Amino acid sequence: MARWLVKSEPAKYAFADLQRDGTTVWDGVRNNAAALHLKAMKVGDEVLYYHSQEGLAVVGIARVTREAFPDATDPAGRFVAVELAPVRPLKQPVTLQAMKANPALADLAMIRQSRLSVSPVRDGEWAAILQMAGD
DNA sequence: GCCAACGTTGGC
DNA sequence: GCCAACGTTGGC
Repeated sequence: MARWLVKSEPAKYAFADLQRDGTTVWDGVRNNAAALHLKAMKVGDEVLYYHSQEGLAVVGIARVTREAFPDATDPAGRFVAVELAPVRPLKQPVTLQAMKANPALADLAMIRQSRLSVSPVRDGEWAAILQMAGD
């Protein structure tokens, strides 16, 4: 099972919104590298949910409930979307600052390429982040 | 609000 | 097909 990290601006769609909605279509990704990651997602894959712009922290865990399908919001039909459902919030948010300070996360894709909105998380990185969250 | 990173567009 | 200009994202 693969693991991922997605970013969302909480003012637009926060983890609490996902909890309220039960599932959401993760569309609007218009970046090829991010789209490749979306296409690689499988049902059951786990996803860290990161708040960008405000909060600047991983706040919860979500799960892939539907694999890549055409993004209805893309008129050109080139990009894909997936469907996500909430799993649980982290006990404590893990801030970007804390992640940057952890040598175990030096290679984390979202740190190395900060603008990537969907990125892979390795097993060791996943474990490190959950440990920091007290989970 | 600024700026760095980086992807995309368009002229040549 | 190159590359400069431009737009967007996201941290600070």
